[in-house]
Amino acid sequence: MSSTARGARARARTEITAAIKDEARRQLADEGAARLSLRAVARELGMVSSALYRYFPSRDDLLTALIIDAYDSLGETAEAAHAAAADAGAVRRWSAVCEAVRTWALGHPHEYALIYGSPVPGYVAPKTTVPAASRVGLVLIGILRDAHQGPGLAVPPLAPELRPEADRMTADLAPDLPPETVAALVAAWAQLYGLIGFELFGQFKGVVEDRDPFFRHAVDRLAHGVGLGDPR
Amino acid sequence: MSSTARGARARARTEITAAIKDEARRQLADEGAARLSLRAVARELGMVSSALYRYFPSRDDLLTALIIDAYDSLGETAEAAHAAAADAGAVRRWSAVCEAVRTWALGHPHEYALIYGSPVPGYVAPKTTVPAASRVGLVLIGILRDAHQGPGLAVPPLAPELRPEADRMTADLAPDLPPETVAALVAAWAQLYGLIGFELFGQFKGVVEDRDPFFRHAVDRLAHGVGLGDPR
DNA sequence: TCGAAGCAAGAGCACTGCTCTCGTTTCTGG
DNA sequence: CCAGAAACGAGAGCAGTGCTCTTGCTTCGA
Repeated sequence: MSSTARGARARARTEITAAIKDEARRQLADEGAARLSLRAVARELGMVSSALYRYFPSRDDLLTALIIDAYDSLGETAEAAHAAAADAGAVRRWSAVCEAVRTWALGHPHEYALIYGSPVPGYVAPKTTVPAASRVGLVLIGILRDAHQGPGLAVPPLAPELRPEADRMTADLAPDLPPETVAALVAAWAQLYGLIGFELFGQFKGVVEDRDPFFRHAVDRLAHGVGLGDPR
Repeated sequence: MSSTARGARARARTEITAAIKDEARRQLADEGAARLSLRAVARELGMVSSALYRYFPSRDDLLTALIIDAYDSLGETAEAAHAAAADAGAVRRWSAVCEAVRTWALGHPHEYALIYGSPVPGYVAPKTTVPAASRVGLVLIGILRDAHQGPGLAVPPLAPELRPEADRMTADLAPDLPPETVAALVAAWAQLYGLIGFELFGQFKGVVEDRDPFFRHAVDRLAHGVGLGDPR
């Protein structure tokens, strides 16, 4: 069935659903997730709060929808940055993606906090979020894959005790890459978000002032850590 | 003035203040910061909610107190781990501190989320938290200082564009260390919390299963990144 | 066309943080 | 020692929250 030209009711439903998410995202950007209020969203949209429950069965479900959208928005940003740097070398592409993630985070702090900050109360992310959440990681894997097929990938060391888990991760994530690389990548992936989170959540206040070059340098070191970059 | 044997009223005040924080910490561990309710705390303590405002002028102030306590608890843990490994080499001490931080985080997930997760609504951490928040970092700096005074510290590379900021950070944090080392340390510090945060907040679910060796290895690589460890 | 399903509205419940008032207890300075 | 000041606990109350239930109206599909 086509997505346009369904019944008027169905069309209204998708429109209103989108309007709710838009308004919720606005309030999210203004006040943060904790202050997002269903009633306020409904009020702003000129409807009564109970009507909103026709579209989202609970506040958590609205948040889940926003989470998925945020993952997708971030993933799309990362993919676009990668595509824009498609002709550059692996390190440049790595840096471009990392910086795109950071820029997105700085521009959407509350959405970033929603997906990479502390999880909400008793909330557990449903499986639905997994594909959207994987997009940035897949881009990074792709960069390493390209480098591996070409000549440019050094193989980082790997602690023997990590070998079994590294093999497991490799089978799951990128069977064509060396386990050493996959283990290093997963760590770098988490570390990237450590850097961004510290900047975003104020941990660098009074410590790192000129953050652009700091981040660029850290990301460059991260690239070396996964085996990218000119062998010095 | 001695801390005991003040007036009965003052003693009661500190006792009740502590009881409030204890009960709040309990609810924090059960439900998370978002669900911490002043009324529920008061109820559990057999007092009326308004009475609680004699001790903490607002919910945010209660949270601030818990945040400082959490920083102190974590810092103390890190310091103890460092002291317990005092005789070991720099890498071992580095690992011991990092693993102590991780273990504390896994044992106090909600308190960890409180201090290193997304900040609460419009909340900005008052300056009061700074000393407590610095304790882990100071321990790590101390390890590098020791290694630097001995023979065991390699100097990591530094991007030229980061030189001014690295000099500034060095003057602030550890004037006796090379700027290259300080810059690498600050990055490693943030990256450590990326690793812990990803594990704690569920980002590793379905990706990293056997997390102890993964973390050990990542922390070991981090140590190398700041110049510690046997030159291979 | 007619019953079913979707929908908006309103009232209401139990809860929240926070304020204000009021009577009581404790402390403190003259 | 004792009067005024300060601290305190209790209670009522306000404005707000997420969520439920009922009541009519509209749209849809067989």
